[in-house]
Amino acid sequence: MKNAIPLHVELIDALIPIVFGTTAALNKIGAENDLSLTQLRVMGILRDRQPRMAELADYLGLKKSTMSGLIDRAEKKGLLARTPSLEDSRAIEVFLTQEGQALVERLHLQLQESLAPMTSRLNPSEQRQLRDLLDRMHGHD
Amino acid sequence: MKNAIPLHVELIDALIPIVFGTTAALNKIGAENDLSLTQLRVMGILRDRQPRMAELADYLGLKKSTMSGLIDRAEKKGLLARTPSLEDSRAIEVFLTQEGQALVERLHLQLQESLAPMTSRLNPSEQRQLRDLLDRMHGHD
DNA sequence: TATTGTTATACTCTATAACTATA
DNA sequence: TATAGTTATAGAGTATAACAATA
Repeated sequence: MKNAIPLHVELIDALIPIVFGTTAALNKIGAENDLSLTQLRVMGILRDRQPRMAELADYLGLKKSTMSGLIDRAEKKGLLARTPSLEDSRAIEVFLTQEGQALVERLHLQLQESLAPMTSRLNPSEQRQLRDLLDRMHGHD
Repeated sequence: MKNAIPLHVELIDALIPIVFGTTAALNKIGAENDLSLTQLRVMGILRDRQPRMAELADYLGLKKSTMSGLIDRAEKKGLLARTPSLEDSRAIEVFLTQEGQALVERLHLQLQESLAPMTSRLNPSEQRQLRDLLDRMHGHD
């Protein structure tokens, strides 16, 4: 008797543990730095951008009111700041402070170290293959 | 000049969007069924197991008190139930009700449909490759 | 009128601490 | 004494609804 599980389901079953494992690593790094997973993502987005509140909310799939709270708390910690938009007086732009920039670089290194036990199970050739397959699946055509 | 980004960092950069994309899909499915991501995971675990509260908490990386709340709310919805362990009078086992079993099957199908736009970007041969690489990276030796 | 952002409110998730019952 | 689970409490994340200011 042949395998009864469809291939795309096998793929999902292989993907899910990686997703939860990576999320756990991110949560751990967040916890070590007193940041939630969402705030970690905000820091990552602000690394090379200065978006408006509404843009941030859209990108993260959150409501504007939720963003206000998230940014309030990160601002109180001195990691980022608000500045009014020059183009639209209603809009507010968010950007990293120096302290925030320094932190986000450290977070990036921590993530690499944290995932190393996983990524290093593959040799360079396999890592290239996996990177390419993930890129293709993500669909940037 | 050669590429300055190390291979394992490129791999991580390819992995992160997949992780967040998959998590977003899971959150959406949860929201459509009035379940949080954590409760979705609980349902998945209970699909073929009847663990104790402490086992669930350990597996999910949560405190026992957090589990009590999660299980309380899911129990109120009729999705799962508690039963005392026969081996240890202190312990409580958790299992899906019929309604919970029916729901978890529907959730599984929803996940496949929800991720299909992503997985179907790869042909069967690539899907097999990706599944194998993910399995190897997850490290089940 | 529509959009940008904030505030008020309510619920869920999570951890810590204190507790009861059993091993 | 140690472990299993619950309860009380508090802080963070999230959504909805109502609001002020600007486009």
